Amino acid sequence: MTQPTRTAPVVRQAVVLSPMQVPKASDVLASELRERILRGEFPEGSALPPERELVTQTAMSRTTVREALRILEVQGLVRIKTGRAGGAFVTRPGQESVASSVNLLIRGGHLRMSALLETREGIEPVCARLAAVHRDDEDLERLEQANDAISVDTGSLADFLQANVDWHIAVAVASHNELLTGFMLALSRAIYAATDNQRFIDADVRRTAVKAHKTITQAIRDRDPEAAVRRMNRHVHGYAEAVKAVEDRVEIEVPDSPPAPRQARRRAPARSTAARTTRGSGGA
Amino acid sequence: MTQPTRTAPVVRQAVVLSPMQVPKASDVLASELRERILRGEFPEGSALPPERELVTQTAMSRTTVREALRILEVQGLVRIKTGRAGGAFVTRPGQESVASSVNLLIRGGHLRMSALLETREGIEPVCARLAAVHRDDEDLERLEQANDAISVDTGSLADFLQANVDWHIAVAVASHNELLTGFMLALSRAIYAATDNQRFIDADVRRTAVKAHKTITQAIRDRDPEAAVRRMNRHVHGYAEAVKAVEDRVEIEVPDSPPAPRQARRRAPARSTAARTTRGSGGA
DNA sequence: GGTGGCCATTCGGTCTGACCTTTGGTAACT
DNA sequence: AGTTACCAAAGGTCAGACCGAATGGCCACC
Repeated sequence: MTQPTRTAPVVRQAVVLSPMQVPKASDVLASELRERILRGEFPEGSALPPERELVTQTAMSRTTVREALRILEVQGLVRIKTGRAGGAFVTRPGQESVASSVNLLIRGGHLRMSALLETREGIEPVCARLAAVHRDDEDLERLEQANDAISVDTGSLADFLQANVDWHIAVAVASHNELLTGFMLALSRAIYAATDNQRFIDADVRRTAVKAHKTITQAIRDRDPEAAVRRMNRHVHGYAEAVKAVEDRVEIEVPDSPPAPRQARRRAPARSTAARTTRGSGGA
Repeated sequence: MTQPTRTAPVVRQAVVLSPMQVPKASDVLASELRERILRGEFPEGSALPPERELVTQTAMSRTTVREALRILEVQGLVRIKTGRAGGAFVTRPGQESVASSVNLLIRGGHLRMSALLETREGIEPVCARLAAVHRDDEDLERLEQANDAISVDTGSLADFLQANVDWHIAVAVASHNELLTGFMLALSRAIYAATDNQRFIDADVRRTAVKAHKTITQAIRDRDPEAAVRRMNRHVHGYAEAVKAVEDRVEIEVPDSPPAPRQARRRAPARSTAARTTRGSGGA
């Protein structure tokens, strides 16, 4: 029995309530639209109702509606065009959106270079295997074209690295697996960005890379998955080892400079991968 | 010489200008803030200036500022809290953001189940290898706990699948590689969601899975990468084969229905993974 | 001496209504 | 027939107001 005293200590029934969250209006609308889009209710390329129309339909303010559309845009579900006949056009989220989020994870997480390389060592052989299985003639052409570009001895370091990335991405594309492609896209770019100032890329390294690429391409052409895996494994592993060796040396040379200049240099090559993150059309 | 006729045809100097894009104000601000955050200018957990302050600093309208903050929120770079001491707090984009974008790619891209399985077949062995190398005692405990949960014969199908996913995710976590973990997170959930109504999961299948998990866990415990890879490979491959066999049968049973119901099946289980995509806290 | 109630303050969230810019179409003009 | 000018539709931006939620301080009441 509870104590029969006056002002009995209130026996609080432990009403277990989880924190509870009140979703924002724009989130609600965004979720609703997202579900409908994913459900295929709007065919790809079709336009959502104009903002002002959504306002009347949803009884929300234009601010809210716009915010919702903005969310969907960032998630890569719609592309917004201005002008007459503009509006929010449904679009399939592609590799780019995966790539950009992986990119954020890499850059924001302060991931060690070794983690990147380790991941690539794991994934790229898989890409090579699938490429050997699924490749078509177009893929082959891309591979050869990229490797031709690498072979040019006269190119600058940036050119070499770019062509190198292109080849690796071509392998991923040849796998005909969008998930892996998106992943490799971000990974390659990140490794590229982190490597561009390493001096260890000399003519010798280039030749080795070109040769490795050739044999891997050949395996892919021959539809020989096992060979592709094996060779890619060796190639990527060798690269990782080389980088690791240099990293150790560099770690000692460069004390610790303030972060700012490191960033400034990074956007040098061509398109800054970061600014274009929410917009469409990347580079593959 | 140009023709000296009256009303001489104006020789338009071909001023070659590339298309040029006018970025939106909010995008500019978002990019600026994003770069600063990624550069580590704001330590994690610290708060950005309040909206109204940003308004005065940037000479933009509050609408614009809010849109920019919203973009960063969707990208997982800040978390916005309401109330007095509220504001935009810097946060590291984690696996969740990768998982959610992969999730969108999967659901929006109408990926075939086979592509998912193929990807998993490729990646999960890699996770197993890394797990065998990097695991710590905590990881082991998670693995065993998850597999214990699976072993309970009395559990419902949903329970089994959930515990199954938990185990697989535990392997990814044990790899101590955030990239792979995020990737597998999305992948596992997607496969889970696509599998939940398959009838081929009987007691026999369960026992097989539990046994496989046990041997793999053992390899990880023993820090034996090769064994881990081999066993995981077999396990995942077997699973894929089983699913494929069932899929083929199902494919025949269900003639070819319009895309809508096929999607509807996918969202059956419990929490709709999509609605929670922008908010925090998933399920791992 | 806490406990609870009650502001005031400082945030983000939403709404309103206006105006600007871009873009496509179309009619007038040469 | 080709240009040009203009209009309409749609997104982009802005200013200002008000609402609601969290916090911190203060004070009365057990």
